[in-house]
Amino acid sequence: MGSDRRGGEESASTRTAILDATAQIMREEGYAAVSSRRVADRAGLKSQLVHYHFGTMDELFLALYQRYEEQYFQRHAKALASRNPLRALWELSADTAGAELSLEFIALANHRKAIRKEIARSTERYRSLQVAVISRVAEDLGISEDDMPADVLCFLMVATSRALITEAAVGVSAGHAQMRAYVERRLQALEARSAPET
Amino acid sequence: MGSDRRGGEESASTRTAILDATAQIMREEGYAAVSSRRVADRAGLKSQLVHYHFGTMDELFLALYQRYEEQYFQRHAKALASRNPLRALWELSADTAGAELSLEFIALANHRKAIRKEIARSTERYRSLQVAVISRVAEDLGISEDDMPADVLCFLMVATSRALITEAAVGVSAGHAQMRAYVERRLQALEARSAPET
DNA sequence: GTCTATAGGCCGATAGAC
DNA sequence: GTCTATCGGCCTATAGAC
Repeated sequence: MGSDRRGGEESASTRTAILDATAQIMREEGYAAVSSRRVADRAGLKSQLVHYHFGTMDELFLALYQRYEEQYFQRHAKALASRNPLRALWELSADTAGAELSLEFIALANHRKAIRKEIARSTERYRSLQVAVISRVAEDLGISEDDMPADVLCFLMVATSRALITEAAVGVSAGHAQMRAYVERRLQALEARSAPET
Repeated sequence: MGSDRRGGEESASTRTAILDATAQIMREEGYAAVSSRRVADRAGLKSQLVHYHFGTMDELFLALYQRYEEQYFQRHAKALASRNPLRALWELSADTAGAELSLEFIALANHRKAIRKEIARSTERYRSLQVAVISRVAEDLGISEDDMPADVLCFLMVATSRALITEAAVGVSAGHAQMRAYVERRLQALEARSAPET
């Protein structure tokens, strides 16, 4: 890819190494631990290269977010297109490994204006895709829009998975097993209703 | 109060000023923006006083958390003891102003070992108090333990309010009004069942 | 595209005078 | 209990050689 903001040549692999190192540090120690020096150290480079390739740290974070989001968008689209989008969505958002980075971005967005806009925009985009699909399958599954609107169900699922991951990260586990079991029971009940003869 | 870890005399008011300044910065700019110099500036003191009174920054955070928790414990106990604990718990945890600091502490706990233990401990303590009360009122309200266990309902409420606040902080509002309306509807339905003749 | 050098700043924490 | 002075460290970012 020759789409680098500056130069072309052999920069793609360096850029990738820098982004990889940034993601790694964010996951392991949080966004606050990301500095041009630490990133460069982990990538085996000089810290100035980080600035050469990405400019400010905010731009680095944004570039990482965009790369992350491209990958996530594929997984998300696949989940929504699957035979059982409700379960796929749950499993996608309840996947601890993938969600840690996402949570760091949210924390980052909380205090970096430049990041906030981007995160808010894409979060709302995902939400509306999710609600559209849930809305469609809810009809088939006999979930009444009056009792449980699609956007409410969507929000509940996202909120629940996020809370499970956040709490697990700080070492809280009370009620987690019960919560996961409950979701599982509900998903199975819907599946039984959806395909009783398979 | 002469319960300061170091010295007594006139230190209580200085300690309070330092804790107030710390809380203010955390709320406005996040825990990462807290430094002994910034805290001291805002309190009109020298940064060295922060270390004199609290030692390390981790100890400062812990002291603030303990003070915060003492206040919160009172409000929480009052909510659980009220005539309608479910609604009171919802209103307490959905109160944006109060919860911002709490979210900062969770973010902080995510990457500071010393804080993590304390947060985890008190989070689980609150959770178990909540579940006990919900368990009790659920019976009266006709919520079946099989359909919706108390710890699941508790988790759902906490997760939902936390997600609403987190998302609002980064500027996401999609589905929020519907979510709040849904909770309101459910609470009212339960209240109607609980006190039909009042 | 990568290097060295460096400016300029904020940080935690301690020592010692008063 | 509060002050001044200060050490040593890590940070972002830029300038200029190669």
